[in-house]
Amino acid sequence: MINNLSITYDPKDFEDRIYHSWEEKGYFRPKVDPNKKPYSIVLPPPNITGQLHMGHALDHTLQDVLIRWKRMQGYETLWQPGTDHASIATEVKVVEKIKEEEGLTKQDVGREGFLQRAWKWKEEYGGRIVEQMKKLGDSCDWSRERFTMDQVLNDAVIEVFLQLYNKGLIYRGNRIINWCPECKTSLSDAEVEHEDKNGFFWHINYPVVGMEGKYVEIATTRPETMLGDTAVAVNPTDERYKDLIGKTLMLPLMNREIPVIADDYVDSEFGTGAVKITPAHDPNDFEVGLRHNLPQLVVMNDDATINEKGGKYAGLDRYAARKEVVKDLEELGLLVKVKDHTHSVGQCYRCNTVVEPLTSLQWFVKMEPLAKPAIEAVRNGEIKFVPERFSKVYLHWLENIRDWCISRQLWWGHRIPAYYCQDCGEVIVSKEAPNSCKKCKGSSFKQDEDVLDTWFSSALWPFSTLGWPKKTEELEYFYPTDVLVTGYDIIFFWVVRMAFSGLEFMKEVPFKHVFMHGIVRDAEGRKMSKSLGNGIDPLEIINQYGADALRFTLLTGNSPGNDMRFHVEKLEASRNFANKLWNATRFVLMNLDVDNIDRASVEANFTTADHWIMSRMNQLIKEVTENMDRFELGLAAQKLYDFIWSEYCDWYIELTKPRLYGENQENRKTVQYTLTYILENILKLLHPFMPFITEEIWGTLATVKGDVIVSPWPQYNEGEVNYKAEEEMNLIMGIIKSIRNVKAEMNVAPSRKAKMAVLPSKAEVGEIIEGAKQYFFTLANISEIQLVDSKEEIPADSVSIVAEGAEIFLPLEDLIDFEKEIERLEKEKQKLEGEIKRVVGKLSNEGFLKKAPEKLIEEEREKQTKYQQMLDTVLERLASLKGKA
RNA sequence: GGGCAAUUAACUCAGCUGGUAGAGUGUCUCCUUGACGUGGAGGAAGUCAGGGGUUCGAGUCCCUUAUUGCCCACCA
Repeated sequence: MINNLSITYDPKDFEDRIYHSWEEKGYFRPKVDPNKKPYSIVLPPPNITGQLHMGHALDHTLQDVLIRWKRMQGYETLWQPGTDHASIATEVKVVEKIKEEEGLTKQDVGREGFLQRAWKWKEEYGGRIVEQMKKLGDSCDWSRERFTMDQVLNDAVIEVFLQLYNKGLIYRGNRIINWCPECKTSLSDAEVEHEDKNGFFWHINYPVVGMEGKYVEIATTRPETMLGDTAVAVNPTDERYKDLIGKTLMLPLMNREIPVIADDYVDSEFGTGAVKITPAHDPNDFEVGLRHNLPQLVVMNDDATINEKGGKYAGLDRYAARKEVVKDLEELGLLVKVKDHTHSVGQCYRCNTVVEPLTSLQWFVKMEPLAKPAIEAVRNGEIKFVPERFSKVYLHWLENIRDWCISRQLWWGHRIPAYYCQDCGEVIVSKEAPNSCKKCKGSSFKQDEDVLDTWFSSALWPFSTLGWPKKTEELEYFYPTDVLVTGYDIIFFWVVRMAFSGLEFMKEVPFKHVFMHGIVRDAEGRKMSKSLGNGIDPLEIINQYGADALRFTLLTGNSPGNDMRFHVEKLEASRNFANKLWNATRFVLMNLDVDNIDRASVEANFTTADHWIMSRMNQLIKEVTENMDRFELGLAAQKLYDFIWSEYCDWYIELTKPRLYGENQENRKTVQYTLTYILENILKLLHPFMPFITEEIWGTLATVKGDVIVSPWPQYNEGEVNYKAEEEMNLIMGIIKSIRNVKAEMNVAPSRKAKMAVLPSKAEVGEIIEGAKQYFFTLANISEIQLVDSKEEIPADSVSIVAEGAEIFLPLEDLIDFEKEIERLEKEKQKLEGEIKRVVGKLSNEGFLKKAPEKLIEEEREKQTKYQQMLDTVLERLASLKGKA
């Protein structure tokens, strides 16, 4: 069965068909097979709100390459897919939709109504991205697709919460948190983005009680928070304020008395050396407040307007209040000065609203005990980052970690399993609502209104998707996963949290490697974003260029962990590469007239060219595999590109033509064998990178069985490596190139046939050239080759080429331009002189001779004689030409 | 204030453990050769950011400076 391929490569013809056939045949579904080694990757679950973007395309391509490669290597490979409920992101979208379609708010529809609509939203849109992933070729086990709010995963979340709570690692407390007034929820530290902004430093005088005319000058960037001041702090060693410690100040505007306290936290050098303390609205002040037992006065509502504690400013938005406060202080003559000041402002990572630090009753995870093993796992190499440098980022974060605020004032997510006794207020943490209060025996309970941080559930992803807390056989078999592939922007949110969760609940790291990639930027290097409108839709690209071209583009030309720019030109190059392979296959198919050729029947007939390509093939197998082992996927892809295009297509295929078109059937058969053999191996090696085209082409080969996706990864065979054949071919190819080059430089039409005389300085070189004469005829347009043993026999008006071990003459008679030829040889001379100078320099260096490896010195010596000989030939030739010109 | 990248041909980027600088695109010249013009052949193009150092030998290791970008940080 020999199929024909269409003249032009059009991925649309087959990509979907191929994908469906893979799926139908169940190739993506591993079995738990104790006789085989497992290899597993969990997909970073995309948000259900998301559409596939270039970031996913890159992330998924890397994973798919690894999975396909390992599958071919014979592992039971699981690529575990799924989606994330993305608490805030989804809630915002659903709220928008309700407003748009029904004109109602979240409160209008109520919790139940809201959740109903959110689930409906999930059913409708949550699957979009999965369909898009299939277009890319992702070979996930879709039968195991999970969602972070599935029953099983939900059970895992509750179980984790209970265990941590019972261990005292989850607690509820009134602590300072980041509050987003827009999303109206608390945020973890990781969810706050800091940005330097221009602002002001307001210097304000606080009058000292009982000392008329005496003030303490403080400086602040957020004057409105003074409404909640409960002290002013100075450094205990600060001479300026020593006498005031313990005295009382009158808080302006509020007319409340507050103490002057001493605390090391205050830097005397900074500002005025006196700091207003607002424990309820600043993380540092909070700490100071705890140390000095200061009251916490929250002066804001959840929408960042001033509350009733803010006196006359109640009801004003925080920024309006700021203006008023400043204005009033000025009127009172208490505003000393205003200075420009840039400071970092925290913003919500979802809506960019400036976050307000405030104290609030929330749930927290105590981080220190959990962080320790996670730090250790990276230090001792159980978890390895690729590239290694990211382990620093990871460690630094964990070493300075603070407790994790996990409660969110949202509805979409895992509801906190805490119940409050309506009679005595007792908190009971349990899977289900309790029947009676263990303290007062009351029977009326209310569940905590809050849900958990969305990252709480994703932290469990590597084991919750495998069925934990049940001890499933999949969990046993596939955990820990082999590698986590994700962007460096998600280390804190996710990588860190999976690491400590895995270690806490599975007592084992969740992954052995963390393979980090960067961001896909637009052609100008800007981040792709909705607001800039510079996003490139992978689906459109796939539609236009094919998934294989997109994948190849994302894989090549960048190194792990670095950002990359997306250029259409590169995409075209990838597509052209696919087209090249497509047409090379067409060539092979066209010239194939026997279905199955036994290697033993042709091997004796192998020529140098055959040995050469076999040798190169095997070295390619070795190198590509080694690159893959080191996660150097881009290098591997680049090597495949070079081999296929330059060595297989440009040279080998051309070299086979004389034999293929010749009369000798044995030669034909031999070449047919090698052509297909190499092609098969190419398809295998390239399959992880370009799965569709390789599978499509594979299907047209009569020599293979089954599908390339499950074919065994090629094995390096040292016996096929043949350096002699490589050297000979390099010589032949080098001379052919020189002939072409000479013709081009002498303005001789390439099609013009030329005779060629060879004067070998080494006998074997003459034999090699003689043996390869067919190649010179077809690839260099030589009409006749004559071996000579002296210059006498060579026509005077010849162009000469100096090769290693031989001088080649092309009598071009009428066409020869002596001036030009001299010029060309002068260049040649200069080049050789340069080389000799370098080699001689090295060899006359005593240090080099003493310390460099023997092998290298030997090589340099050989080069010296070689170049010297070539130079002599060139000089001789020049002398004789100059005599004529 | 710390930390991390990047700086290589006109452009975008590779370059593993130190041993004569590579690719793609662009550019120039030529080619309707029976796989492919989404092609073929040939060419030009780089004091590897600057300065030190280690070494027989540095794009590659160390120090330093500059520029750019990113991350982290409670200096009000």
